[in-house]
Amino acid sequence: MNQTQQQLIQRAIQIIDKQGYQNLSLRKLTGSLGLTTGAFYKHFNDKDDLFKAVIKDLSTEFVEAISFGSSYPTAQLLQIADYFVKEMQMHPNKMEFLFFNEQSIAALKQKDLSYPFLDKLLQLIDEINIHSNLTKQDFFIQIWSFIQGYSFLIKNNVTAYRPELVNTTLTQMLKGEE
Amino acid sequence: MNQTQQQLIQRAIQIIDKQGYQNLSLRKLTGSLGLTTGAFYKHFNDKDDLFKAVIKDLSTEFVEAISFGSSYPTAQLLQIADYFVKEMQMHPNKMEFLFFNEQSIAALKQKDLSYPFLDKLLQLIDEINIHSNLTKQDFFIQIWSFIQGYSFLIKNNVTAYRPELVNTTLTQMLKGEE
DNA sequence: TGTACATCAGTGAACGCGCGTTCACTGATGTAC
DNA sequence: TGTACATCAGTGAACGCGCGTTCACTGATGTAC
Repeated sequence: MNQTQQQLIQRAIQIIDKQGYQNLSLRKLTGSLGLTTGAFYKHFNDKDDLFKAVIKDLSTEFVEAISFGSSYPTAQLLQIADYFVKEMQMHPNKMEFLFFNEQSIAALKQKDLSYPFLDKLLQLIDEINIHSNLTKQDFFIQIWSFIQGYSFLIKNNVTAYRPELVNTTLTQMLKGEE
Repeated sequence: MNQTQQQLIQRAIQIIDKQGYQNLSLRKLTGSLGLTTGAFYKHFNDKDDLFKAVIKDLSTEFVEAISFGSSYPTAQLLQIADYFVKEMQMHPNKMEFLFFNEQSIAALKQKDLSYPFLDKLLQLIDEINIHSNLTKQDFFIQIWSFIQGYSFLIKNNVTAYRPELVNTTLTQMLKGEE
């Protein structure tokens, strides 16, 4: 992993964040580093190869940036949700690329990549005493569905971020009891 | 609204459903009807114009296809959610275009279009006696977030559709009480 | 110290492709007299 | 009934564009003797 390769990845992340991954062309990417497109292929097999490297970097960065102010799993769960929504607000393009684009979802399913974030979420849920009569798996899906859906609405400006709503919802889910 | 125009819209819907809206080109569309691209511009100003017409048709079709077996608002809410998730499973490309693509979201926000489906959902929520201490608006966001997020996971095969989970979750939300 | 050679990141021009859009033209149909 | 004209959906070729990818070549650097 040499310097140019790292620069390409980091610059790709910048462009994705500012302009969206759909607007990342190899000419734009290499040009902004003073290179030609030919040079790109000395470092990556193809564009898809770059995308995989970007996803890997981003997903690691993402989970490492979450700061936990508490060690209680339920409190950590709320912090994760809060962080996710805030990132979606501040970096919609980056987050869309990482969590909503087809390529990254495909990579996730084929286990080409794992998302430390989802691993962390799963692990937290495993530590939590659930009062609902759902299985851990169902509970994970329930939580993850809401966080994804809510942050999607935030990203699209359908509603403004109201931390209390997330808090209330997750608390309801934790309490459970149909 | 002449016949060719209608055919273009209907064929566009077919192609979107089978191949995704990203793969709809004017050549493919007109060619499949035995027309040339020039003819397209006799009926629409541009591609965006067609997309708006498609969204309008689709969103109307969508809400009209929901069959309500009950007149109780809470039961209807469950039926809507069930229908939404099932459609997402059966017609992921169509649903992605209608609810998740940037163009349709932008149109929604600018009030160029309204979605009868969301209107219906809002209206239902208005009729429901909420036991949670959320406002109707918050409750709507809560429900809609979960439905969207859950169906997104279904679409991406992260999990299989389990109606009980949707049922349980919505019931929890209806009950509320933090 | 000098020479011959290997390595390899980067060049720059070209490739073929599909895209949305334009436009002068065609030819069928309808209308006026 | 026949003629002149208007209308307009559709043709088909071309436009310019940006894209991912390829490839023969360059030129700096390092290595062997």
